[in-house]
Amino acid sequence: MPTPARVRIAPSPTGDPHVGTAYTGLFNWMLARQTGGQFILRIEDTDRQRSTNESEEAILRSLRWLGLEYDEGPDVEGPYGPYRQSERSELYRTHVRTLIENGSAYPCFCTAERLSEMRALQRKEKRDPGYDGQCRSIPADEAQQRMDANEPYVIRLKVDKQGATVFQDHLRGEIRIENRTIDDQVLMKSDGFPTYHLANVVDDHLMKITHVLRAEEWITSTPKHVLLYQAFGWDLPVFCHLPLLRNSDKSKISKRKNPTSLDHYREKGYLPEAMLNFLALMGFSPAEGEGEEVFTQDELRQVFSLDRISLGGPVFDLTKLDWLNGNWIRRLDRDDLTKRIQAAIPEGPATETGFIHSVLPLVQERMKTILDYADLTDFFLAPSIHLTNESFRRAKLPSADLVRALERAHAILSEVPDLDPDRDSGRLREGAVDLGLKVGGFFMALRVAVTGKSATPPLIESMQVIGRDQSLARIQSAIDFLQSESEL
RNA sequence: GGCCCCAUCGUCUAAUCCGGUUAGGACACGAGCCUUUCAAGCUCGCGAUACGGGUUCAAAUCCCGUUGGGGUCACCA
Repeated sequence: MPTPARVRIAPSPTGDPHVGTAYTGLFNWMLARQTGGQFILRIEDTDRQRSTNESEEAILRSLRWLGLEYDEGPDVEGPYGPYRQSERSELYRTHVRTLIENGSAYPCFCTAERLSEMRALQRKEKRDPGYDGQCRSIPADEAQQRMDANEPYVIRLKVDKQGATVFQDHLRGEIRIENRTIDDQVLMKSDGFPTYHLANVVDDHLMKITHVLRAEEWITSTPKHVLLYQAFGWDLPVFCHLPLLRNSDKSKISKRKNPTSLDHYREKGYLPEAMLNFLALMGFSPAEGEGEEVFTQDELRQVFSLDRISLGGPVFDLTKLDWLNGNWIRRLDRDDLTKRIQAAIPEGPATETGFIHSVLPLVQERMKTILDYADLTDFFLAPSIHLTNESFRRAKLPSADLVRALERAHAILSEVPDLDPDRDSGRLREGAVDLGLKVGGFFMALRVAVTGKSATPPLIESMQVIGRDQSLARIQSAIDFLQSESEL
């Protein structure tokens, strides 16, 4: 049995709930559940300008929708709270004090103007960008005076530019970065809130996080985190950087080139099961498997392995999601699918439980998304069918034959008390042969007359739902339509 | 541009760590079967080791280089 992993995701609530959050969340969740550890949600809302409550709520809602249950979080009691960084300011303050006292950090009074001038100069002279360390040399007592005088300042990490910082990435092995390329990172902003780097390290330590599974974009800042762990004298967690989801042009997935909001997928009728399944297949492969790649959340939990993650950045291509979604819809039982349709589609005659139950056998295997239900079923309840000459074209029959076919179908179906697929398809077929018409064309004419479409679920079963009388009325309307058209 | 990461079918990937497979699967695509249409299902097909060196009896696999792609260089995360 593996040792239990305590893992976390740390989204910042600054926009729509992102597929990247779900992706990283899923991998963390799988590791926690598989090892019998804990999965924690921590809200990184230290950016006071951009963080919003709505965004945080949307993240919680999305995780719940996906079924990524967390053991500790802003709305789930836990022993290491609070789980919102904006509520942990005092912790960061005391920890940053420790760093100043042990010489690992220092106050910096440089203004934004000086910093931007410095960067402009560095760019011009083609030097490595980074803080030039001017405020390092301010004596402690002078610094204290200026802080006491309410002069704005930040706290920076004092990076020894000699040597290199080395760490192990679980998937990539040793990663080594020269210290001269590591900036004197701001740890605490002038508003008194910590930056990601400080808050992240302090919280991961305090919350006893064992594995840091996060996106690849964090690799280059990991040395700063390592330096912080060392400055505090803390043990390192396992670092494991996941590949980044990509647009089709291979760039980091973005809103401009892909729908990235989880809300979007929910609203478009995707199932959380399919989304999770799809995300899991991005970079992870369950086994040396054969056959279809459909996995339940529970199966994923069981087969997951940190060692079976591939490193190439996967293109977030929805084609497979569509297939998975259709597949997952087909697996749902009647009542489950009914509930999901009712949750996704505005209430109306088409979403009444009885009606859904009557049409599901006809449309379930044709749905790729929950929203498809509406298009697939609209003709059943339509008060009238809009017909055009064009719609009858696929019957490949001249107008006179169309009328003959429909009149014969009308006569046949008028004789039966109610519809029976086996019996009536035989009778209609005989009718077609009797008229000397191709069976396919005959049925297509009838299909278009009754549904207005050339692609529908099985015809007679559909007419059963519509009702014999209503079906006959539609056939009659079609005959009238064709006759009036031919007179023109 | 500096630094860091990555590189197998159109896409997601297996085989890579511990060299030996006709380089496998899934999705998409094409064909056929089923069939009154569309789906679903079944069968078959198309299709890849970026390039160049090296090591070796043998390289997708190990090493080096090249090329390509990506990330990162904020008082954002």
